[in-house]
Amino acid sequence: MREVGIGGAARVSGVHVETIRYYERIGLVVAPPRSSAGQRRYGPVELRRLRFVRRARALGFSLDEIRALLALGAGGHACAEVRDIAQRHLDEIGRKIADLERMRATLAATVALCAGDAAPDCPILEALSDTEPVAGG
Amino acid sequence: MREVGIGGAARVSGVHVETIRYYERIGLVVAPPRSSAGQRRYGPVELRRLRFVRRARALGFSLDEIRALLALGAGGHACAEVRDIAQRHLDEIGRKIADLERMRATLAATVALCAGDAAPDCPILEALSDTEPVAGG
DNA sequence: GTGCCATCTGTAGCCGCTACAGGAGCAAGC
DNA sequence: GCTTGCTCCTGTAGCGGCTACAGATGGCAC
Repeated sequence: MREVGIGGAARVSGVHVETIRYYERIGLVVAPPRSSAGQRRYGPVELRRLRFVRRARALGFSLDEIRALLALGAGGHACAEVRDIAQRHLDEIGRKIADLERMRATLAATVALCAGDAAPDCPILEALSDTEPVAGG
Repeated sequence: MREVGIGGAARVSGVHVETIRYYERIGLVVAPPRSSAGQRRYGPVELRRLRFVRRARALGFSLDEIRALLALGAGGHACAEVRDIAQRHLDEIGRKIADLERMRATLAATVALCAGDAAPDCPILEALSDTEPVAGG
C-alpha cells in the first residue's frame, strides 16, 4: 500500500493540509477514500492531482482555470482548449507585468525626488497629493 | 461653498462611493462633516485626502501603508520614514515582477510545446502533471 | 405632489487561503 | 493498559480590498 494520510499528502504534494481540505470542500479535487476510522487516504492518483494543482497555482492559474484544466484532462483532452486557457493566462501575466512596471517607473521617479533629507517638504507626499494624474493610474 | 456630496467626491477623487464609505468605516480617512439631514459633505481637504489614497492605491500601496503615509503627512513629515515605506514598496514591486516573469517564462515554454494539434497527448497537461519541479515553483 | 436620482445603514459575497476551537484516532513507550 | 504526543476530524471565522445588494430617506425638477 502506497497510501498516505493527509499529512503525508501535504508533504508529497507541497499543498498544505488545510488547503487540501479546502480544495476538497470546494470540489476542486475529488474526495479520497477514507480509512475505517474516517481519515482520508491518498493514493498515487490523488497525489498526482494535488501536484498538478500546486504546479498550476505556482504558474498563477486561478482555481477556476485549474478546475477547467482538470476537467479537460479527465475528459478527452481537448488540447486546443487547454492551449487557449494557457495562452489567455499568459496574456494576463503580461498585462500584470506591464502594470507593475508602470507602477515601478512612477514610484521610482517619485522616490528619486527625495534624494536626501534636506528637502523642505517631503516630495513623495507632495507627488501623491498633487492634482495631475499619476502615470498609469 | 465648494462642498460636495459623496457622489461628487467620488467623481472628483476617482474613488467609488462604496469605497469611500469603506475607507471611512475602517478609519483610513476621517469621517467628513454631515449636512443637517445626515449626508456627508466633502470639502477641499477631504477631497485631497481621497485623491491621495487613490494615487497611492494606483501605485500598489496597501491600505496599511497608506495609513502610515497619511499619518506621516499629518504629523511632522518624517521624510526619511516616507522614503523608507516607498523604497520597501518599490522592492516588493520588483519581487512581484520577477515572480511573474518566472511564471511567464515557464508557461511560455510549456505552451510552446503544444505547437499544433497533432500531438498524441496534451503536452501542457503533461508538463503540469510531471514529477520534476516547475521552475520558480 | 410625484417622479427619480442620490444618499443612508447594514450585511453578505468575492478569492484563496489560514487559523483557530474542540474533539477523536493512532503509534510508541512504560 | 495507560499515558504521551502527534495526526486528523469538522466547522467556523478571519484576512485584504473592495463590491453588491436591500430597504429606507433626502433633495430637486417638473
